[in-house]
Amino acid sequence: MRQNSNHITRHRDCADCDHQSSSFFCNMAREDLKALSINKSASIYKKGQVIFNEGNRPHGLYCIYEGKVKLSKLGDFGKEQILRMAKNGDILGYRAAVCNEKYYSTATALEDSEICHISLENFNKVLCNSTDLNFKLMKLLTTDVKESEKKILNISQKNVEERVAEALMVLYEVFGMEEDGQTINVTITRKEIGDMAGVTTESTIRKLSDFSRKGLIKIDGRKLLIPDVKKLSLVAKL
Amino acid sequence: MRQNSNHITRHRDCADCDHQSSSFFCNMAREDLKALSINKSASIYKKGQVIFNEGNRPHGLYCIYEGKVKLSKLGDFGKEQILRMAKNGDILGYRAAVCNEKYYSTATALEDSEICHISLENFNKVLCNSTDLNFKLMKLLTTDVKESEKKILNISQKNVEERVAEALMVLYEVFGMEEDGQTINVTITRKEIGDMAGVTTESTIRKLSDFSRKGLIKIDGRKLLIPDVKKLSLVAKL
DNA sequence: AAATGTGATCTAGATCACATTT
DNA sequence: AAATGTGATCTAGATCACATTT
Repeated sequence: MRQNSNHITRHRDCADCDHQSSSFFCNMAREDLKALSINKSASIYKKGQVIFNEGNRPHGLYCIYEGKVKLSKLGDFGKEQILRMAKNGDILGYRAAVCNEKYYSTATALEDSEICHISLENFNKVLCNSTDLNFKLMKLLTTDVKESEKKILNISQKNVEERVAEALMVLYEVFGMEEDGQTINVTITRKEIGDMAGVTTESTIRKLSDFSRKGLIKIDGRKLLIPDVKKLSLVAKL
Repeated sequence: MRQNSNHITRHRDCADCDHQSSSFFCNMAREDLKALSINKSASIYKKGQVIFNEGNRPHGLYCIYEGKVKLSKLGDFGKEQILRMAKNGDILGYRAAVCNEKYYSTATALEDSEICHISLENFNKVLCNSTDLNFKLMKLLTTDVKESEKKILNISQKNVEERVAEALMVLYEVFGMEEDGQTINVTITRKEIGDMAGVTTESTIRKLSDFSRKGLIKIDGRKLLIPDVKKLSLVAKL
């Protein structure tokens, strides 16, 4: 909404990035990282703010410095489907960047996030000269197809219970746990969990209460705890 | 099943391929096509025969010389989901080839098909030296993600009527029409149409009869005619 | 004000069980 | 024998309509 109000923080150099080890760009040649960082800017996006919108022309590639982002798509009338969750070091908008197509999904900050912006020109320049980056990207796309196809099977063949359990597992796998080792490290609404699983908010709420009653999860407002990950993964039929 | 009984027909050179213009490999440098063709073999797969199986290690990359293939995946218990349809000039198994992972889906011939086999070594050799092939592959993967994500939205948000109509539209778009301009150029069972749409065979049959009653399609055994493609696409909400 | 929660009701489409056709 | 077709029945989960909590 208020994209212009982003607070531009500072220049961040990929070559000196704290998240380098776990980032998409990890293990890349220092000169390539330097080249990517020319004209790079980092902006703060407030919780709920849109980073880019489905259907827009790409202005570049994004890399999450610190934060959490959901990638979603709107269906025929207004119903949201969450396609992917992204965290520190993940890149966003690469498909549009690679093929110079419009963004195919919408990226929204799930919490206040600092996100770097790499210009299309820089990215493509490095891409042309780096077999490594090429391969990394190919690998990432391959994983994306695999994940999407898995999701097709899940939504078409699993029931609501399994899908809600799986959504929780995905949150755990992407964002991990807090220090206590059992609180999923993200704050998310019931509607969003439903939007991940392709389930209505009401059914999601009922299923979560149900899981809580069965001791599969604990509910602490918008924080969800998984005392026994293995048990929940069995419910998800993973 | 009887993969060993394939009749190996002849050596086919990509550089002289009749389908070159419409193939994945179209417009590639002649020397790269020559390089791809070294040790290439073309085999006939009978209708129903499996070209490769989910979970197997890739032995190479396939390119359909002449024929029709479905790519599918089995769900938790035995229910098949068709992920993609492929025709002349389409390549198969490239994800496994690129990342050296196991095949993630199963490829089955929908009709007797002649399919070329390119060795992994040759493909990777050309891939390393051809920016063009690299880019083509990246583009293909991007399209795959886009299509898969569209399918997620469709299966999770559209009803059976819309999904069955869409499956017919996909068949039309991939395989085109016969000479009469209205018979979809493929022979396919009701179950397979259902497996494309994530719908039971019974519901698929009922929906097709329904479409036929409404004049949206004509049924001629296992051949389906679409008198007015536009009308059907409206039903599919495309 | 938006998110959560819960009861009541409805229905699309799955499931079951055969008969018929290819 | 496998694919198609059709009636009868069932039910998971959507939809609706509020009340309650954050």
